[in-house]
Amino acid sequence: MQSEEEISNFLKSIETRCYKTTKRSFFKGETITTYLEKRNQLCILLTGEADLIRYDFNGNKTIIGQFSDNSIFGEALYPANTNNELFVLAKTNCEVLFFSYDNLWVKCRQNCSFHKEFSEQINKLIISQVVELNTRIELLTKKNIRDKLLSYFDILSSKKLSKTISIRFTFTDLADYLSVDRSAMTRELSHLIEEGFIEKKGKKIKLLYN
Amino acid sequence: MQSEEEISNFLKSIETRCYKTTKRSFFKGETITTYLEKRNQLCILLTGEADLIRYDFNGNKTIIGQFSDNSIFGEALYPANTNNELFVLAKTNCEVLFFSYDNLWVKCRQNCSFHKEFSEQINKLIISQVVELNTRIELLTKKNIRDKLLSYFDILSSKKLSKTISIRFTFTDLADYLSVDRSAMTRELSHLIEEGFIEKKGKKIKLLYN
DNA sequence: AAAAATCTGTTGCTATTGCAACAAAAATAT
DNA sequence: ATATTTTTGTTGCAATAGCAACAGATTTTT
Repeated sequence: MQSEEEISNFLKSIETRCYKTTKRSFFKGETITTYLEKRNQLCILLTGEADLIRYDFNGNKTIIGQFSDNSIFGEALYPANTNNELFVLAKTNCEVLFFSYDNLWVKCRQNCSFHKEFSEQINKLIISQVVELNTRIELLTKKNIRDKLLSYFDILSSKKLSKTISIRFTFTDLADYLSVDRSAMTRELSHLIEEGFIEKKGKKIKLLYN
Repeated sequence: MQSEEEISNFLKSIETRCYKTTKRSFFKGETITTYLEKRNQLCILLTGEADLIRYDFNGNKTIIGQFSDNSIFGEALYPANTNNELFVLAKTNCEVLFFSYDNLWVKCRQNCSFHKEFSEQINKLIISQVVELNTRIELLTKKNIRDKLLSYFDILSSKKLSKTISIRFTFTDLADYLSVDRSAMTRELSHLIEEGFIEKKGKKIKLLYN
């Protein structure tokens, strides 16, 4: 596979060609899209960060997905949902590429190489997305906050090949990602420190076990 | 998109061609594959049912994925994992198609139509898988067992366009899928019945609200 | 540089959930 | 048809996690 950067550059170079794609910019706080009767929509986040937010029937707000560079999202990747309102909110200024799921399978008349490359890149992004979703499910299925945290740290640690890791997002966001109460998570972090499992300085964490 | 059945028939018709694929049968209880240094492996479950099982460092067993007809799985879709042992176990007799992730992107010399169709079908399966994973995350991020159950019922109900639904798998498996303790889930089901939200007869459930 | 907003850490209280153990029912194997 | 295994329902108890509220730190905006 090519590097993240190559994919990124390719995607950024896209203008309207045989595919009908639309590139749009959003300011922090704007709604990028809602998941409501756009069953064919796919989006790629070219730059910036965005959250997928759910308001359920009780009015509770939950962040159920967090997107950054080259994340692919959109209603086409979501179950048709009745009772929840889902929308994607720009957490920072964002650039987003929109296109239709159907386009992926339609061959352009010229069968041009651009067309082929585009769909190949999309497929790679989707596979990365599957890996990302499976990662999260791994974490969400841990039984308690401690195991969720330790597993999360392990993943970062093995990616970085180092026992010292740094949390990319805020602890508030981490709690959302792991789907636990923030204060309960902070409490558990304190316990892990007390019991000598980790050291913590701001967003830097050092793993002290095996 | 074609019907599930057409995809299914196409996949079953596959023999070794320009793609190197291998079809194998497994008996109930056999290990189909382990997620350990087979970073390129992809598998499609042609028939039968299988579970993705994790043993974590404490020796706890968790079912983290459940596969049925046309599910796609394999280490290529998984984060490289250090501390957990993952393997796929046949829950019933199974037929499985194995192939390599790399093959997906390599064009065969003839650029044959079979090759194209195959990779297109795989992509569709992967997208269904994304939808499936997102569904599960939706449920896993609900804060309590009650909401998990009700949301799960809602999904089934809106798929079937009916207030009477039937649970496909056992309640034991459902508890695994929702990542909650089985007895706690049964307790919550009893409460839902008492409070008049649902009626339950075996695996048939009738939703009594709005 | 000051003001506003967001994030972090803490803690008491309480509801929820997990665990363990068991018996009855149902499904599966012999 | 009988035996064995798996699933289901129940319950008491203990551990865990959620909630609410607040103060201090940090970041962002003006």
